[in-house]
Amino acid sequence: MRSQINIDPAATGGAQAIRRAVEVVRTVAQIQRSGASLTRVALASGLSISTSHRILRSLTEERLLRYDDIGKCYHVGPLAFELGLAAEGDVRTGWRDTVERIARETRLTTYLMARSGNEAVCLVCVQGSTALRAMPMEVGQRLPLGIGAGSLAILATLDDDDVHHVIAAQGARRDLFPGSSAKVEQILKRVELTRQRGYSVSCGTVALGVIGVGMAIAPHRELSQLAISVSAVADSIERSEAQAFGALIAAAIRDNHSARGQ
Amino acid sequence: MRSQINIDPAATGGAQAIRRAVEVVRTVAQIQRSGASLTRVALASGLSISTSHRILRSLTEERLLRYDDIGKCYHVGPLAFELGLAAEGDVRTGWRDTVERIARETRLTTYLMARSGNEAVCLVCVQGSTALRAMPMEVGQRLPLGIGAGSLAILATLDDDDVHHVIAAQGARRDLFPGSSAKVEQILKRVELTRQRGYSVSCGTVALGVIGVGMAIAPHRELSQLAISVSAVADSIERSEAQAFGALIAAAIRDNHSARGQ
DNA sequence: AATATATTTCCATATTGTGGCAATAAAGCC
DNA sequence: GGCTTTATTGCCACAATATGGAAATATATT
Repeated sequence: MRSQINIDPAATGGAQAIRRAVEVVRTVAQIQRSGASLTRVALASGLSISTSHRILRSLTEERLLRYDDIGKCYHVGPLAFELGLAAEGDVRTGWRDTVERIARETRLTTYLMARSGNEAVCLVCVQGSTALRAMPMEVGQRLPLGIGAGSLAILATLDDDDVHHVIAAQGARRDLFPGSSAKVEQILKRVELTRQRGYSVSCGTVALGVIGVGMAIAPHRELSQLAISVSAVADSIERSEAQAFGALIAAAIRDNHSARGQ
Repeated sequence: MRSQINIDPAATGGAQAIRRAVEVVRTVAQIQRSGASLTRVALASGLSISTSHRILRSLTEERLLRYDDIGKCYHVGPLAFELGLAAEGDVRTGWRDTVERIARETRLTTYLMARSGNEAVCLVCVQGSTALRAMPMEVGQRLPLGIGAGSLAILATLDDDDVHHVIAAQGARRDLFPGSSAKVEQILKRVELTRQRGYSVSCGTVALGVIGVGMAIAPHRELSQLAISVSAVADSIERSEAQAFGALIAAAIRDNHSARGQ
């Protein structure tokens, strides 16, 4: 019945189809910006075409996904929006001001990212004021942990065991990203660099020609694992500026903590 | 293997488990306010205890639900919030002002409701300014179509065939609501009354001692089926006031349409 | 302490989900 | 326009997965 490999067949606890369905929804949230076609979803989620199709179809009928007939691709649907309203615990309010301040001071697009399993989600996006703006992500978009500046900053806060677990569990999840920069060794090297420097740098890993600088937020009041990052057009900034951005983000995070925490 | 009835066994299209999982999430969103324990979820969704438990567990591990150890009940989880961010198409902005205006003028808690399959979702809630406030719902909460004023108003806009389909498909969905007021005949009678009057009245169907008056919004610019309703403590208002509230809501909706539509 | 109620674990069973293959449809490309 | 390529949908035999009953355990109530 099944010829493809499954990391841990017994770990689904008699709910394989449900796990897969959730995986498919997450995948769509991840790649919908660049077009979540059946084939791409199947590729990214590691499921067969048939299985992906059946799951996509049922989820669309349940309105958890929406199908764009013209573009032939799937999007996160209205039921997801509605269920989102029913979930409490919005961490964004406490950090929106800080993100806006960083966007103002750096003039760059600034993001608040949160860990979500083996992925990072974009919670807030504030545009900068430069003429050329790098907008590699959208609110709600998901990235594999390690891809992108904020996402990488969060990954680097985990201990080595967790890092390896996360990367292993991502499977084919990173294959749709630019270049070969999403290979395991590359990620591990970048994690190491991030720890040494205290801030993360990501160049062309989410979108080509875009550079990002990120920094994790040490868990303080909230339980979520968060990070803030800025994005710029790669040509437009000097390599040496990265450190300054890192320092600026760190200062803003410190201020937020001391303002609320006490 | 299965002894319980299933309305339409073939309609799942080889995705029974997924349909059930989505149903379980919706159910939790519906009853989480009054405590979504395993037993209650099983009851409302019409699934066996074992199946409910397995689905609830896997969804919790996937973070689509969250389990409250102390209260022993399930809530809509953080992944739902995150996925909600990825779904575009927020209809709320166009109606928030109108809802606020109605809340100000009536001094009552005012809701914007939207149809979602066989249910209605609360999109916006604005508190009134009375000393005793009826707050029968929360944002994101789901009700079976026909239960509650806004929900009933939407149901009454459907043609008779659809009304019967919706009610039939709700299954045990209405059983957890107060009294025997959720019986099929009762609903049909109220639908008829709503059509005659042009506005809906719901008394003690969502929460005991609470009365609601609602009116559907004729689809205009948006594709969603919407309604606006107000809620009051039943003792605090005269029976005759309902009509006035209906007229007031109708006027506000008209103003919104003419302001944006044109 | 005793009872009632709710939750979790276990397991044999067949229903359900699976994925290969083929048919069909749509989009590029000469 | 015909031809190639790519993407989507339908079909079906098979067994792995999901199912629900029942028993065991935990928790609340009297």
